[in-house]
Amino acid sequence: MISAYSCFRRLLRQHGPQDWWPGDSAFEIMVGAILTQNTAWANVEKAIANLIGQRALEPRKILNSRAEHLAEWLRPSGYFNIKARRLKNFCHWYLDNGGYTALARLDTTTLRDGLLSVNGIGPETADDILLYAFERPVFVIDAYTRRLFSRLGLIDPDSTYETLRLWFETTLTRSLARNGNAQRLYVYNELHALIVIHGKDICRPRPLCHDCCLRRQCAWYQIAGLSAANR
DNA sequence: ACCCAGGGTCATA
DNA sequence: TATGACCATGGG
Repeated sequence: MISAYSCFRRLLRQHGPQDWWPGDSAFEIMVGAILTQNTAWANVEKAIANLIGQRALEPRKILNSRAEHLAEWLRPSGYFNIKARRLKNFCHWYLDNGGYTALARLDTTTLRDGLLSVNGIGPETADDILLYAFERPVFVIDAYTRRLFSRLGLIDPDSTYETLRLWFETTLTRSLARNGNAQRLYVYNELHALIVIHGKDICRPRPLCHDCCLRRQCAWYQIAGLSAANR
């Protein structure tokens, strides 16, 4: 049985570091994490470009902008009315808690609970923000991760988010020679990026490829760099 | 025309 | 706790 960490090494060897998350600032990363909920990234880029064009990619500007205007700028990313509200909720919390510098001083658990207290930020969005904007060693569980690793026979796809997150964090950490913050951060960062970027075309949600990974025929094996020789 | 995308909330049982 | 409805644009 292949391990999660060997999947990581093979993906990394084949594709190289992904240098995630796309964005020029921590705040842009956080905004992107909210806008990309159940949405293709290409659409998010258009919405972010609109925000930049409106010079509104700042928490105060977002809070001060009218809901109808904000929603209009977010239109390309879908769910624009809901996301306008979610962005405002987030910015409200963000400024109320002193902005990035103050938040960065909090321990990871406290910061995570704070993010989860915002209506519109669930576990995956919170962990995206923790990992890529605050550089905390938290592993992100998304739909690709569930699909791919369950088809590799490593996890039960019906497990709760927390169960999977803790399982990945534990098993990946155990595979590291040195359990340093930097190592975990690097592995969590790159593995999630590799899964999202290269997990797209390999196992469709349904109905194709229903356990084809287990039969060693899925493109996941090719993408992961698994040849017949190293199975 | 259909499927799906870097989810989350809320009402209901 | 566990489903289902709902949110909505855009590319394949």
